[in-house]
Amino acid sequence: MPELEDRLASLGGPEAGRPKEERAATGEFPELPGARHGAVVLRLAPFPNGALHIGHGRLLYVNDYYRQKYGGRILLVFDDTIGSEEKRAEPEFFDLIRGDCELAGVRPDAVFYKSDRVPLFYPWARRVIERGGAYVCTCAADLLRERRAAGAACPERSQTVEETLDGWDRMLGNAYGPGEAVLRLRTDLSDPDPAFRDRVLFRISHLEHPRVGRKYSVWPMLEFSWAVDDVELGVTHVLRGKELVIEDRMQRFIWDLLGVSGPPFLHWGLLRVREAKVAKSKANREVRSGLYDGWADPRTWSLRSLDRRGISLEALRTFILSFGMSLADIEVAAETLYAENRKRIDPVAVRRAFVAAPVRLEVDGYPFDLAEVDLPNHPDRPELGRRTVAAGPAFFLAHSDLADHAGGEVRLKDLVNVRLPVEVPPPGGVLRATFASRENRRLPRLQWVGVAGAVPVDLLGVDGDHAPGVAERSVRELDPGTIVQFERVGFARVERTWAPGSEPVRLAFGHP
RNA sequence: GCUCCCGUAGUCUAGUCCGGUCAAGGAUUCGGCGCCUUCGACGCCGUAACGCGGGUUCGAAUCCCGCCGGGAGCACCA
Repeated sequence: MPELEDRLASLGGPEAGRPKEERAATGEFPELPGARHGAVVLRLAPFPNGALHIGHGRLLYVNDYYRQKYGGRILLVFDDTIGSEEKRAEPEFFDLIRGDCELAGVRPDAVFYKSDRVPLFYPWARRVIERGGAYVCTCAADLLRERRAAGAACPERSQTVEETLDGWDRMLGNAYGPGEAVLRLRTDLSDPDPAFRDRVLFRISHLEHPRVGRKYSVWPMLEFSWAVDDVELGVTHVLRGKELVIEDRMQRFIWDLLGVSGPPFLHWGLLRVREAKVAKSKANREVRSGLYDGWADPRTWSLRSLDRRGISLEALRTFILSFGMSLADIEVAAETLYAENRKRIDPVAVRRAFVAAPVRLEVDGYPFDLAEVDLPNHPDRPELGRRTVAAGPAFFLAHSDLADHAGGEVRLKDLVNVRLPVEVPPPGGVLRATFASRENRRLPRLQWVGVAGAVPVDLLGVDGDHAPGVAERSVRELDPGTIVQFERVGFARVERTWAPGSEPVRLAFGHP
């Protein structure tokens, strides 16, 4: 492999251009060590087994922040090695993830697939072996694990370079089945960190890969593939979550062994959104089973589900960048994201009336001249226009509103005051109330929808529930994708999949 | 258990490297008041924090030591 030898030589020694011990400052966003404007190359490396969610948002936006800051490039590198029986790459996610990046406004400058690059890793492995840095181990997985924990060597650890090369060739020559042999890095069995002792570099798998089928049976582990690709692809800085710190050590160990230099690493801490129970495997299962409404189901907390709910991904960007590069593990309430989104959509979302779980309210003595009323589309923005809505004498009101105020006097918002009876029927029932007065008094204000103009609405909730309700007629004229505010309920977005004019009008709830 | 990381108000964050201008700033939440005919917006007001204990120093959120607490890794996953 003389070519590789030359390439390695040209890449410089371990100290060449390697910055001092880098560490994410607790400050906002530290300078990237050694970065030159226009010469920064970053990478996103998702595994294609699900849609991108809020956690990936940090990956996208932090990398994009630095791309903009330094005029750099972002590579999207699908980390689609063979995975495992439980964690497999799946074909539909390649395009889906690219779409998610677009949606998030983080367009990669180039796209690569690890599965195209497998043959590239083999000569590097051979070089590591020749330097005495690895050995072929045929221990069973659990035995290997036990010995690692105990700091005990397996008999094969002492094999010579020639023996290892021979074993490696037999691995490549399909002499072993899955689980029968691995190539292990020779680190130090007394390393204080048990996780770092002789980690596996390559293993054998006969699983079918969605892109390359069964073309390869010897697959690299993540750390080795990145030790190669961060160099081969010219990545200048690796920004990733701190759960991957041990991979830094692995990569550096391999680079030092081969006498090449690689990029510095920067990390951020764990980010949890309290309401988002991010269980990708569960989401995967429920999407597949049909329980979830695809990858835009609100319960997945995927980027596309946020978009569906009318949560601007620019609001998500601001939200995520507000955490800086802190290494602290944080848990934040979704409300903080909602507050950020509200700033953006409140000024532009038109107001509409919606009533969930409606009860029909007939008002005795209702004034004849108030069959319809004219209302502004936005209380503070007259330029957004007005609309006319049908009013009484028959209305729909939310069952919960009526129950809260049974027996009292209330004001139908923007309309008149009525006196409610003590007994409230369940949703779908009918109730008689009496007209009280017209003047605007300080009474509890209830939202209403005039029966004459009511259209049925299906409102998708954050828990995936479908709340049936009614809304004023003008919601039927909304374009798919429009974000509205249902007064006293919250913001919602007209589903893009809704066929205009059809009933019920379908929307997805965003947040209060 | 071992390794690494992190501890500033309910939550997130600025400040910590290079000690004084920090009787600790911002955002969000919560409470109150005002206002627009929304539980939404806006305005005003308010509650609320340097994990604990030692040390160094004229002076410590900031430096040192020891505890305590939280998280992650310890896969032939990524």
